[in-house]
Amino acid sequence: MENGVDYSKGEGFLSRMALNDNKAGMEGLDRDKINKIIMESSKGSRFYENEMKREQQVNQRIEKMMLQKAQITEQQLKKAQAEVDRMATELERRRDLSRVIVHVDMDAFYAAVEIRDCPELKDKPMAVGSMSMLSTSNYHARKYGVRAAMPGFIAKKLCPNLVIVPTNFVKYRAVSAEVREIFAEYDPHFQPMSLDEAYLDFTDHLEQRQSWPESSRTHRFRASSAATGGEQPKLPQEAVPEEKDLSPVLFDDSPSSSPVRGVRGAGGEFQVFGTSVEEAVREMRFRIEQKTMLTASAGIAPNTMLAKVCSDKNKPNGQYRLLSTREAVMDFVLSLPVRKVSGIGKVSEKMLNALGISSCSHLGQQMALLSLLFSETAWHHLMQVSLGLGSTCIPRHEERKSMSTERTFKELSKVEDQLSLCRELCEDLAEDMKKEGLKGKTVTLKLKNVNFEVKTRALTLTYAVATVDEIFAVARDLLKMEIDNESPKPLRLRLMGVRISAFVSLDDKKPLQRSIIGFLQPGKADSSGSSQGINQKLDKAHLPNHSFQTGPLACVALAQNCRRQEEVPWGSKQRVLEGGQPDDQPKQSFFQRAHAKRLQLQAANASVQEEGLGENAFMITFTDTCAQKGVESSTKANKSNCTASDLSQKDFVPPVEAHASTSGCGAAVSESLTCPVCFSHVETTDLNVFNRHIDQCLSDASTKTNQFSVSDTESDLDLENHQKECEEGESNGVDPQEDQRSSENNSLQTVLLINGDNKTATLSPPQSRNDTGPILICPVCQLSQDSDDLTIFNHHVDLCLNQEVLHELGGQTLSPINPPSVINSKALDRSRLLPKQASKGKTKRRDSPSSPPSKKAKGPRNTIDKFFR
DNA sequence: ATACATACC
DNA sequence: TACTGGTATGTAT
Repeated sequence: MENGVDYSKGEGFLSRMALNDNKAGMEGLDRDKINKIIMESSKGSRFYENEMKREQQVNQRIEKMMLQKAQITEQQLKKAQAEVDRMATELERRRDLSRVIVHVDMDAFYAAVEIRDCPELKDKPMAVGSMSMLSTSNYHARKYGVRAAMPGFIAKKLCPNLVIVPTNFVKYRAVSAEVREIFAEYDPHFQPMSLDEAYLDFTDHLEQRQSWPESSRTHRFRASSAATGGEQPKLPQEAVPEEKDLSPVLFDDSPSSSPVRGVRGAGGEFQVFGTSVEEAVREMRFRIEQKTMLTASAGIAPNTMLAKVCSDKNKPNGQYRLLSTREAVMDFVLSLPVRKVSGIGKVSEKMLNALGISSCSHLGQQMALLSLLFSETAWHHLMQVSLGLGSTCIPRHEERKSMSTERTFKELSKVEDQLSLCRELCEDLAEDMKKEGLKGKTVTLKLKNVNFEVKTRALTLTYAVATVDEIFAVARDLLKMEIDNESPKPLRLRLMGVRISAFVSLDDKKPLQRSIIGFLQPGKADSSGSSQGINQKLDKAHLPNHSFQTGPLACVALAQNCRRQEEVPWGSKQRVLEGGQPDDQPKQSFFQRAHAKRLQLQAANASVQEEGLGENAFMITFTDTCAQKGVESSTKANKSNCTASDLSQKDFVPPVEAHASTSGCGAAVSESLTCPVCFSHVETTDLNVFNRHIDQCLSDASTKTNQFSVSDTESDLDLENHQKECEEGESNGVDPQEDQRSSENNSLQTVLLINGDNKTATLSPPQSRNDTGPILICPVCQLSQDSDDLTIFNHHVDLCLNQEVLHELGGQTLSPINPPSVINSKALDRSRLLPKQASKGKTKRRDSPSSPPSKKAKGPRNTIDKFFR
């Protein structure tokens, strides 16, 4: 700083790009020079521009925070201070110094493994990863500023002699397993945080250890090591300071801190360890090294937060013990830079720095202010950090909450490529899901465009999925929605990912029942979820000092109203939800509300006769006025055909006389309508009357949704368009099966049964002359579906229902020419699944100028037709 | 529930 | 030429 620009904090520089010398092994390097090289390698790139943008967003957050700070009055501060003091007292009262927590961290793990297996690398600067990204580097390389999470091509500029070795996770996992075997001997409940680090609770081990005979504390040197001595591959030792533990393998004169010397016996060499914590940890590290030829560092402290910091203190190949006294802890913490604390990252550090806080001592001094500027979670965490508090137990390994796979690639702009990639990802994900026997209800698509802007799109189903087809059915539609939203511009992607979450437990796949089980067996069902919730509540009430897991202090409270939409190019066509209707109730689709209401009715012994359809089933009959097969298109021009909002009175005959489904004729509307909620027959053909009835039925749960009116004119136009499109489809060489259906299934009446429990759908047998198998027609979008697989069909219906909700929310502001794409995906589906010719034909037809504009093109549609509304 | 940001390795 | 991939969690809407 004194000899040049401070690249990490200077104005105009991206603190997020600067060299992060937080980690070990970066002492005494020329930061300015390194940062200059990093900058020159990055400047002007899309990545850099995006980083710039994000940095500005952070700066804005900070500005707002400072503004907020300026408005804080003395009185507010006083009051806050009182609360902070109260809490500090309470936290102090609960301080627990009785546990001995150890954090173990393998030194430059991947790099060390590679060096072990290729001794030529020993004295060279090397890193593991690729030209695009490095996972880790050895200590030689770190001297040049080469470190984890740095792209290899920049590292090469910093250190032209750098050797980059590709990652080999199979190997790392195997080594990790060996190390974990040792961990388990000291704490069977240890918690691995990654392949190379873990938290252990040594308390119990130490208690037992006191009575162990020396023989139990004696460990043998690796035989081959001992025999060949210096010839063995060495670990990176270049930066080992004097006071470090020195590996007996590498240095005969073991550190004097070790009270018991190694013993050379006839059968080899032994090392005896004492009964103290330090000795126990040293022993563990010794055993790790003997077993794997890799070194580890460790931190010993009364809680996890401190142990983590301590393990970094004497890295590599060292350990540090923080005594379990309040004085030692407070001393340690006072000089601790906030950035060293797990959970406080670049952004949090920057925000704190803006408030003049860089060490934990400042943290304690500014708690009152922080309590006013930061969220409760955030300042509570900071408060604990400032007092040197942290988790004093090793939490049982929690069940995984999500599983994902993502891939970065060279720009991908073609829809077909994007879709096939999406499918690949789903295949990979499904495979992983299968391995763990998981099923989840939420599918999330992640996209990153060539400008590094990331967005995610998620959909939660009412049931759990796991197979490729199931996941892809969702991911594909989410992707198409984005493609369509961006249309006619292509999505220029550099990354795509698929994640699945909201897992349901294996033993019961019915989420509804699961909650019941949870209710009946609180102890069991509480194990992970609820108990945590209870803990959190306790935290707020009593603030036990072990309650807080380290977590990011994520956001300044005043940043709440920050709107970023305008700044996001992606968002140019984003649905704007502010225009949605005032609605206190949770958003539910019609089906969901109907179903919920029906459950209510049943619970109240409404005793609805179901004609043997099973409970919670209701029946919808609707008429396929026009075979929908010709309708599909990926262009936004007519994708609107498929949204629930577009269902018109003529397109969609509402729950009509459920039992009349046997009629094969496409009778328009029956004389009476069956309410999907109460199942009574409403003697009317007037949909307004019918709607009023349904509203009545739904009234309890009913949200004050807008009463959108149906435009008959538009419905007519819609029908015309449908018919035109059908003809188009026929004359344009669509796939044969489709042609057959479109020509033969006009007026096919289909009955869909939806079972309230598991959403299985069944159809009446095909009424048409040619038995082409049952045709599944979505009751929401009314398009017949390609697949005969009911599961897949159900996915589709779910998507449509969800889309309906989206529309309901965003309908007012949703661009009429830019509706969701969820349903209109069949052409694209086929383009992937069918031979090239077929897809070509499709594409051609789709792009054909003779293709009639859909109803969307006819004019803005600013109402939402929710089923019968 | 969804989207996005932050964080960790 | 080239700036990851997997998971969790906090915040806002």
